[in-house]
Amino acid sequence: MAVTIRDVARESGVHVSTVSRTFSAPHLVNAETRTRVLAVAEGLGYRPNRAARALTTGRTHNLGLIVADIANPFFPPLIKAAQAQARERDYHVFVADTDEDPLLEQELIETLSKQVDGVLLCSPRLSNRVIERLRAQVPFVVVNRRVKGLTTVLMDVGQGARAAIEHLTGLGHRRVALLTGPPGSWTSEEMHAAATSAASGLAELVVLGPNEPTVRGGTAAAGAVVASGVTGVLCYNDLVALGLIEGLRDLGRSVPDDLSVVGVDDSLPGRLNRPKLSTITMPTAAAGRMAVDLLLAAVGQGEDAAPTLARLETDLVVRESTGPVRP
Amino acid sequence: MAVTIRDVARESGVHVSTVSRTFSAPHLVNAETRTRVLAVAEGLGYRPNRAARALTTGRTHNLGLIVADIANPFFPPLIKAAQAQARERDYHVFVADTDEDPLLEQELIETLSKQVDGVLLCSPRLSNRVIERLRAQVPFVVVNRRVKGLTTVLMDVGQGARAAIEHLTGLGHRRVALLTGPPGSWTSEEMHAAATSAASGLAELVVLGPNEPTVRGGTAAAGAVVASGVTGVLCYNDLVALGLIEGLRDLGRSVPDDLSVVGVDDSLPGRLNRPKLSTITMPTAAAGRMAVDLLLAAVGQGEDAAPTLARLETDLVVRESTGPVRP
DNA sequence: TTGAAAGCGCTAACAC
DNA sequence: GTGTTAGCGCTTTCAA
Repeated sequence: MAVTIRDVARESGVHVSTVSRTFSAPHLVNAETRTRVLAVAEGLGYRPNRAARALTTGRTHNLGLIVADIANPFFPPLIKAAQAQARERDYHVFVADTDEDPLLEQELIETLSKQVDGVLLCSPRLSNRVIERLRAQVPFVVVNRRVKGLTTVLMDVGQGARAAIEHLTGLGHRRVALLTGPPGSWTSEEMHAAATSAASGLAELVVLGPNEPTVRGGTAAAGAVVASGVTGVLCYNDLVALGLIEGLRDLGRSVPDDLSVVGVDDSLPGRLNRPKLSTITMPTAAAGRMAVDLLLAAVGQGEDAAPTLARLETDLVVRESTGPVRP
Repeated sequence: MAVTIRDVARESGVHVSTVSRTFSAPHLVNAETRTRVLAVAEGLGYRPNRAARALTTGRTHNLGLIVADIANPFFPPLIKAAQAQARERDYHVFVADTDEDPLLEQELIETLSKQVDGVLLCSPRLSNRVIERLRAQVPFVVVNRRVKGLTTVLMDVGQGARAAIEHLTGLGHRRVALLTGPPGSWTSEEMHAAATSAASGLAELVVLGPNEPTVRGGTAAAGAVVASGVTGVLCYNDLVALGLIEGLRDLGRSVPDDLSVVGVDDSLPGRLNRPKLSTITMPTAAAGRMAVDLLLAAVGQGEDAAPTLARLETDLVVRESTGPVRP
């Protein structure tokens, strides 16, 4: 068996409660005793059992992080940042992938809820109704989704989408397509609304979707894009954009000569691609850090904390996949 | 406070132990009682507290997964697979990123050890000596590193490296470089050994490194590669290869016309790159699943389980970044 | 400043 | 088949 508080107590000739205090309320214990206890603990290799501690304190010092797809390059930087920030605050994080499945997402939240102080829901696929019911079990912070009454971190794609449409119309494009994402995606809806209003009067907007948020989804959409006769395309994310460019190439269309393509995420594959992908930057790392801090703040204050809404800016990065419309 | 076993017991008119059995040993309880208890539990929204259960059973049903860098595209597929496999076995997983820092890695293992039944160490940066000491605290399975007496999952990169060198020499390359990875990387050493033996007699092998395992590391190495006068390069991973190709382009060298470049990982950026990257496939998802299964097997058997060594095959995928040497 | 005792949610002998 | 009891490792009153 591992070394417990009791071993330390016996070895250092004090009561267990004194050992406990040495770790959780050091100022309440005599300096001499404290150093002795600490020395013994060190010698024995004692490490407090956080799960046992959680049983009495009600604080697990764990967080849950639920994402739709770990392998989607959008998430790893967010996971990395969240996890680093959590560790900074002395928290560990469970990471779970829902495979884009709402039922699994719910099951995960429920089994995790007792083991964590809060859950970070990233681009959830669950309905708002279910989320609102579940929040009674465990505090949430939601990333990339607007849920009434819940603390939320939003990356304002609308901003970037508007800039993208303006960029395209500025280059002379008069017929532009929007490749939407999965149904229920807040990001997709935001892009739709922003693109519609930005295009209004300047260009015709053709909405194509829903599309699988993957390279394959983009490749699959190439035919429809060509058929629609647009010269510019704003895609749900970089993967879709990259897939589309590939699909267009197979159809004999070149980017940016024949069509201009814009993605969303500023992911590594997009930066490395030829042509380098023009894209909308998403502050994923900042969102991860902020989500953790908001979640921890909510945990600290208990349920009656006022929900916060953090809006992070996004922006258009023009690279090589967009150019002037051909005469 | 959340609903506990006691609430369910009171509500259904049985003792807590009966409720406990209903969940952990259903066959020991009368069918009628069981259904009643289950119904009450359902109605109350009762969920067993796994942490509390762990206190008595000694099984947390949690696993730790420690990687050097979540954002490195090599890891997400492994994390995703491991996590999915764990869930299949009713386990949750803590994911932690060490930022390539051995000290942090050790600290993470130690703080996590009490909360998990085992730890998956992926491409650890810790010295074997430290790992061997730590294993007393918690069962390990190591991925991509050979540690004596520890269960290990290896992706046999030597195999792929040999194939890569043969491929290059077959194309007429007589001077080939190996861009090594971080010091202490087992993968890097394996590649070195395999490349050396495969090149022997057929080509001269120039070893350049260590290199940062990132795009930047590859770009930074471009000058040295050109200076070395090689015509073919095997890189530590895809990111380095991609960075190198970019760096070479800046130096006026084109791939595969002037130089052939091979990566390792078969990552998404490599597949999307132009030229498509020739690379060594790493069965990361399979490794993740297998590591979880081996770890759980070890956990089940206790400390006296014989260490296993799983070797997964790797292979060369020839795409567009390699070609015949120029006359 | 320290000790004693109760209890967090649950399981596991053991008894009935 | 079910209840009783003790206890997992730790914190937290309450006394001393």
